[in-house]
Amino acid sequence: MRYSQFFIPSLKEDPKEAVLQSHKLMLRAGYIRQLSGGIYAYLPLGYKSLKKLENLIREEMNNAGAIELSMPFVQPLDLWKQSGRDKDYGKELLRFKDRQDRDFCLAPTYEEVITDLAGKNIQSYKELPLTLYQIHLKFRDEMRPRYGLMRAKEFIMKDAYSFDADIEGLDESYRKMKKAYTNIFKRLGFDFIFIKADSGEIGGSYSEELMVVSEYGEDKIAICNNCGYSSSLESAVSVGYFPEPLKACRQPRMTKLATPDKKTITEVSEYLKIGSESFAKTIIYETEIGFIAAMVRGDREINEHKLKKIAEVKELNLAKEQDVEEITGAPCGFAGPFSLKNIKLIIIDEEIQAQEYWLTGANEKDFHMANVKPGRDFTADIVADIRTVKDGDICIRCAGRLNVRNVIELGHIFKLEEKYSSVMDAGFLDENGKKKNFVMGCYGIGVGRTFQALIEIFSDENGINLPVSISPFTVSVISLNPNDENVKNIADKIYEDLLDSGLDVLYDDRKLSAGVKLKDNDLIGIPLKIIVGNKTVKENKYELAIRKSGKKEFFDDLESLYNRVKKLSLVENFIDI
RNA sequence: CGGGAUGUGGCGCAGCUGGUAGCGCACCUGCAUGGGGUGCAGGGGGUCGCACGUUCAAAUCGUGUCAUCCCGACCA
Repeated sequence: MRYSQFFIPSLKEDPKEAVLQSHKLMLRAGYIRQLSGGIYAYLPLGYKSLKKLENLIREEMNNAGAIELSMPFVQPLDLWKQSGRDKDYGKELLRFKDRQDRDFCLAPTYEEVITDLAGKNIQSYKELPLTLYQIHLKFRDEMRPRYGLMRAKEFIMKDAYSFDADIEGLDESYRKMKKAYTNIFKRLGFDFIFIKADSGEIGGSYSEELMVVSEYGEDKIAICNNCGYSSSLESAVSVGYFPEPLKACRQPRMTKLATPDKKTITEVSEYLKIGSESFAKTIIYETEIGFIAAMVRGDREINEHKLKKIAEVKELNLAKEQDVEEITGAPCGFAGPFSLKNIKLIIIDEEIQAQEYWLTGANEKDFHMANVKPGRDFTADIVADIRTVKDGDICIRCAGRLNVRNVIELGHIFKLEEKYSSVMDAGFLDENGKKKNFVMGCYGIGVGRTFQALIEIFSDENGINLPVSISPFTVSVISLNPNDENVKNIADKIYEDLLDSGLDVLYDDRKLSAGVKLKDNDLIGIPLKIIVGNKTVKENKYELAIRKSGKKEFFDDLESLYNRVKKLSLVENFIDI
């Protein structure tokens, strides 16, 4: 492809709407353009690269025995009423009517359609097991699309669905898919980890999320540096630890301390010169059963996920400032666990119960209370683990240290069992001629998100830097002096030869200054550059520049140049370069 | 949906104590140049997001609205 005839609208400056490096680069390199919030066009260069990613995924899915199909993006709402998920999905499900006034929606996912399809077209156990997959659009009307393709409303996903006759079959299908995922993400060069997860909206008995550590990830996990224990931060547990209570605090009754205008734990801690782990913070929440109070140590955060479960509530929101004032008798920042009005439950963390004397708010403006003792000065209704694991906590399994890391969820695999097949009455006849429901699994990869995550990882200050397996082109031939007859002839020949040998080659034949072309080729993520200029003619040496290492190699003849390029074009990620 | 910010040529921005719009880049023409966003000369392009209002006069002030982005509650 000649650059001059292709369409690569690159940008010199960072677009202001992007904050992630990968998002900025995709816009600057002319990979994507936003049409509306969370809705993107894939421009030729980005599309080309995206297709390579899809094909890599496709290869591994096919290897695992999955069969590709394509399902409708527009779906009748009736199907969603059958499964009951039209309600569960709420506003994320974009609904509309056709001209006959029938209800439709844009597919946020495909369990309903595939279950319906399988139910109507599979009769016998002899046709099982079967795993079907597709790679295409989904639409979720996200409340807050952001970070480019990371959280878009319209996005590309690979989803696979397995159908088995029994649980053992499902386990085997699941294992195969997990293996395929492992292959895919290894080939892409990701450092990833599977985490057990809540199944959420999709439901089912067991599920794992495929996570990639990234500073920009929206989720957090805790990983043990010793035994490999890993968990989403929501459900991670750690061993509590209990610093010796301050001697000054071992008093027979509570003591009021003046803390003028010091509201936050940090402020009070600095003012009193006492570490935040000696504080217990009292947080008031509003729930459907009324107000509740929760306490964790001052240097900890409450885990609202755990708290919800313990309190057996669905709604859990921080109480409004004026409610806090009514309940505690003081403005926010001075709450303590005693003499609270209108509180249905007091739930305290194990760490609070395990130690004797705490510093808390005094329920009075500008005062805190020392020597607050659980059981004496207040009584908890429930003592439980409601704290969020933090970096450096002790592993519950092995006494190693837990690291808290940001991660991006790129894949999610589920054992659905009969969740959909039973409600949608989708099944087959077994060996005894008896009707049974399919035992199903479902397996997703956020393709767009994976694509952007790759760019997040494979980029530097000069731009995108993708491995050959997914870069839009394998190699570019850059003619630095396109007006020079000799240079032009050599560049033309190299381009034609490489094209003939089946390589995906971009020929930068534009009549622009050398700097612009070199910068552009770096920006748009071409891993190999063959640079042809006056020097090539003069010195009679051919130059190959490797984007990743920045190294330059020189060749005396075209044949050895071509061989080197061909060899490098087979290196899937950059490990060997 | 709550809180915050921003909307001015294609992109990034200035102008915002009201007086009829400017800079850099990009673009077009010509000449030179051509090994890391090259130089000189000339040129085109904007009803200042939209609506209503205040005013002799609005990019500038007020109200409303829409869009985009950030922070929070959901998810691949």
